[in-house]
Amino acid sequence: MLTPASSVTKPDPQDLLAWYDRHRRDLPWRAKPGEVADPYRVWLSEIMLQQTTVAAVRPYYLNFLERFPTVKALAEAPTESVMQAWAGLGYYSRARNLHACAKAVVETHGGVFPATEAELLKLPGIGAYTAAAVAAIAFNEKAAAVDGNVERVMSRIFLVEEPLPKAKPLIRSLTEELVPEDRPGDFAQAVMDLGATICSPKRPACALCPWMAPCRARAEGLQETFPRKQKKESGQLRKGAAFVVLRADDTILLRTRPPQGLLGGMAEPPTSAWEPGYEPSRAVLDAPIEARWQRLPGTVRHVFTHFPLEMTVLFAKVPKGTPAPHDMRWTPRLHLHEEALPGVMKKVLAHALGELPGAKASGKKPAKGAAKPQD
DNA sequence: GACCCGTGGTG
DNA sequence: TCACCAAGGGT
Repeated sequence: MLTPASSVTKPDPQDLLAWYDRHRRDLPWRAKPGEVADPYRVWLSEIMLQQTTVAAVRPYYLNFLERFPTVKALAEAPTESVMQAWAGLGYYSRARNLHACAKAVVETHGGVFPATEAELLKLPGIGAYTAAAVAAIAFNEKAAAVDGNVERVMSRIFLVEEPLPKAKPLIRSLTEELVPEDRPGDFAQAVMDLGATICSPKRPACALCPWMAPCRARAEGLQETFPRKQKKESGQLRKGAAFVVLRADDTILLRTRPPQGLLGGMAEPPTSAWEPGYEPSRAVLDAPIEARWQRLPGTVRHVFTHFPLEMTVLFAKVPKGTPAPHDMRWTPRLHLHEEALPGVMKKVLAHALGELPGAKASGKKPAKGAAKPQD
């Protein structure tokens, strides 16, 4: 069953475009409203902008355009002059591919850029993102240009729990469904502007976002934790679900962890496995007992020595007389403080039940790791 | 799919 | 300080 925080509307591309029309950045390679985009300039800027900031690209782009005004001029230029003009921008294979691409456009396309995503993709230095971006921006093809900005925006809007890069196909399909028929190029640039100025990696300015209402990460207060990313480090974030069951006689379902290993011999409410790829949306499948499970807003976070943990908490009430599953037991709520509950499990129980009666052994601040529910 | 590629900005 | 990140692509 969905919590109220999960019930949000679908993002409307037109809301984003309306925002873009008012707040779009004025960039030298960007056609002004009403102007026709020059494929050469769009392509040149997209190559330069690969993994490179707008501020770094701007002077290089202007200099390039002056020295090589057309794709033909670029194709005919000596390699050394191209490399020289690129010097300082980094990723120098881009410059070689840029030159090779210009020659290919001149020699096999008559000096005219191919107008489709599929054809662009065949050219050197043009990958999935750049092909879609040029097709959309320069040729108004309904192509989904998915770059780091788009991945961040979409993963937040749709609360994509799957980590990158595995989530790329999902994010791509989510993006494709949003690309509007009328302004695919503006849509691509709008999402990127949004990602660059509002939906930033850290401290996103959600209050100013045209998609704040439909954003599921924002609704959960977790916008800064998306996109999830696959990290091979031992410190990789693990996720899981904890199940807090309150029986009608005011007892809580607990179990004791195995004597060896992490938190060995300690008490806990039943939990799922903890793993980087855990999907909280499927947590109910791991529930220890049949009940009407309620997914509580927010999460409980805890840092172990070798990995951080983020727990989703599910809560259920069951009738008096409900038996405890194998290897579990019912503990009176008022006796929880007598259990060997590790800190993370105290956080979980506090998240579901409020502050534990008598559970103030260490002078820790209450539920510090618990994300606050939204207003 | 992992790894490499460059430089500048950021909290 | 330093890890992370920026309109990715090629191998």
